[in-house]
Amino acid sequence: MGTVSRVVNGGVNVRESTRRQVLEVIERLGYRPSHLAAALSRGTPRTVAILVPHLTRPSTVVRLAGALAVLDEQGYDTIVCNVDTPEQRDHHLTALTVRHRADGVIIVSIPVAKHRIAAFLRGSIPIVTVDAVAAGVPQTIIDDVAGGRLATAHLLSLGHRRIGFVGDPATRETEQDLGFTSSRFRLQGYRRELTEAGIDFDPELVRLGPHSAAVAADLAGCLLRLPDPPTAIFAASDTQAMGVLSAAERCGFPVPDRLSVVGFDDIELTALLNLSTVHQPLEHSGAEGARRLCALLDGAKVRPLRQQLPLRMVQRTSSARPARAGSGGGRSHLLPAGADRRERERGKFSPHAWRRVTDVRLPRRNDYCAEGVV
Amino acid sequence: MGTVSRVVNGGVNVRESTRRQVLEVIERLGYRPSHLAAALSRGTPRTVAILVPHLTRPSTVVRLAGALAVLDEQGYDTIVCNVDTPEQRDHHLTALTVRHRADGVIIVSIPVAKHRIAAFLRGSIPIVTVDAVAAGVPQTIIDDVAGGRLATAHLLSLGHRRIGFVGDPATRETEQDLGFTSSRFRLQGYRRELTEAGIDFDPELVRLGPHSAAVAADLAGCLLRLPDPPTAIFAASDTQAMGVLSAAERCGFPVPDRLSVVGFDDIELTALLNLSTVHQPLEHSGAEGARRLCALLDGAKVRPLRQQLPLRMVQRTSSARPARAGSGGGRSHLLPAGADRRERERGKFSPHAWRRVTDVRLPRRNDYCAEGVV
DNA sequence: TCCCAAGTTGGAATCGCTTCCAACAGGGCG
DNA sequence: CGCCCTGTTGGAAGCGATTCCAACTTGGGA
Repeated sequence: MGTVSRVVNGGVNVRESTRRQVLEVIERLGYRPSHLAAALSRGTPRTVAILVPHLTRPSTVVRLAGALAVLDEQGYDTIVCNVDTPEQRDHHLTALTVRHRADGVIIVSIPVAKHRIAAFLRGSIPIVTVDAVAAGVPQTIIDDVAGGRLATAHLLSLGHRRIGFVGDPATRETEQDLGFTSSRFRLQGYRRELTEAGIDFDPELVRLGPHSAAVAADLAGCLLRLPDPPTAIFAASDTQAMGVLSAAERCGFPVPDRLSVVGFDDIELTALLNLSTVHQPLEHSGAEGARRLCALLDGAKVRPLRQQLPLRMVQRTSSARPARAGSGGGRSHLLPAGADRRERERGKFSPHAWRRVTDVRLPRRNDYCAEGVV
Repeated sequence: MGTVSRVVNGGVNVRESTRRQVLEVIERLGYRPSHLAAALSRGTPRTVAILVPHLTRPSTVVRLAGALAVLDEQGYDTIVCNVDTPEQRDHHLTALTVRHRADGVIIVSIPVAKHRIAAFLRGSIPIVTVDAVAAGVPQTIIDDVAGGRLATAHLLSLGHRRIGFVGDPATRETEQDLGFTSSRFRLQGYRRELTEAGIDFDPELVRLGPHSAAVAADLAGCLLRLPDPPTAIFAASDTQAMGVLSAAERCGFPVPDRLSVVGFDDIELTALLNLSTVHQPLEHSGAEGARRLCALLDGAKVRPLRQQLPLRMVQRTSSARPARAGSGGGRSHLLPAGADRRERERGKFSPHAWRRVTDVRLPRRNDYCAEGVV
């Protein structure tokens, strides 16, 4: 009935007495308006879908939280689609385009194929991306190359000349992984900065492996056991940087006395760990993506199409001037004493342990080195 | 039209030629079935809402991921409601009961008032909780008291007699916080285990503060500066345990040589940090909650109403036998060397810094000590 | 050749709201 | 006192599927 609808919603043009009556009846009958019917009738579900990769990663969840806060405030319900594999990605992408269930879609960090983007546009489904580029789509991103340079420049300015890199392999879209691009671009920034500083690129100093602290620890371990180990390591993410810290500890490289470490993202833990890192506005990126989608849904124009958020180097105590030879000492610390020996005994951190597990995902040997990667 | 519906869905009893025709027309018209209309007609949105507190906390997001995986597989859309304050909690709880928008609701870790639960039951909205108790509601929980005992027993068995506790304050429901119960119960377990071991409870050794690694570091710092500091600290969560590790480092208490540390939850990072901890099946708890809700939605009975998941002590290298006086040495490590001094200079970790920020949330001084808390 | 059962197909009713519209009640003003 | 305008109310027409049902094919068996 018209009047009921008026009472439940705006409540304009309803006599106070009638209003009270209706409310009373609603209460007595335990009537609950159906969101569905309302949405169907209204023509819009006021629902947004957000596609995130690897939900549990700190950077992802912070972005998600940022987006949720905005969408919530704007009165949207948010359907969260977590994606760990290409199959899941495609499944959700298809579901989202094939059926009309959300007013709009936010895609976080996931590179999406052109034809999929086209499917959204064809269906005129509003869409924005966060931390991912897509032609013709409003996007909120950072400049990963610049970030890589920032970190590298910081280490160079401290006097480091032999700087290692630990990051993700550059997988193609077709492979097992989601094919994130950030690590690749950060590596690019690292290379460029080195080049501009007149330092020869040493492929040996670049180690790539699946995204995890444990793997990163392993890769860093390899670097530190080199005859001429780096005096600094730039990790493509804070998670990986933690792995590097752990490896430094285990290999007896006090941080920052014998090894400087720089991460990327500035997740919450970095402050506690005193990890120098490149700060990117994670939460804000999610919020901005959401805001831009809302604008799109309100029929407003979103511009610039490519919104680039600022980065900045945050220096903490994990990076410092390299020690002059033999000055060593100090303490480096991530793990309780004895972790090294004990873990080794259990074979848990053996240099190649993770490869056993992940070999299938890394078909080409040279994914492990910078050759042909950048 | 009936036939179209048959083609789009099951596709039974449709001649192959017609089917192809319909499909062709669908393609040509760019027709997208409306989830809303279907849901309205069908009578069920096939949508579930999940209420989580402090989404970005590691334990929360892992639970969420576990639930999402199951719901996804079961074909449900999942609306995620993140809750950081009591107002948000009430807002979402009200929205969920007042309007019919989800088939069912999962509540994670949030204590919910009786009348709110009643509202769900009255509206016969299927509901389950994870990591929270609620009378008459299917719940997936752990025994936090037992967990507290497990951790404490572990430390006692190593020979510790002076064991500190760092956890959350026991806020009432009406206060600013969400009033989580886990820390309180873990503290209870700690006290009981001590009592049974014939050790007098020392309120000085219990320090409570808002949930964060930084605060925990501060509280632990107070403990370590005591004339007779504890030889071990049990933290109510891994996040807080990380704070404790950090404090140990800063105060010059090598772990585990001069201080053993035990956490709770077994989040991913603990392995990297070699933190001994009480393992609880986080992801599994979310998955189980989701599974049970699905069962409820299928009209099945869920039992037992209270599903209790197992805990187990995971010993890593942050806990060991207490050193005999003067045997010290070894290294303790969480922070890069020099962090202590440098951070102190910036006042960042000054013992009382956080209180400035959070005082308003902690009206009663004795929330900081165990008196009247358990 | 005819009839009937099984297989197909289109149409109508329904889900529960929003929204537009017509009808109606008052009150102010001519 | 009557008219018009404003404020209020109930009714009807969708929204876009699902689902039941009646009608229509079709093919096999009598």
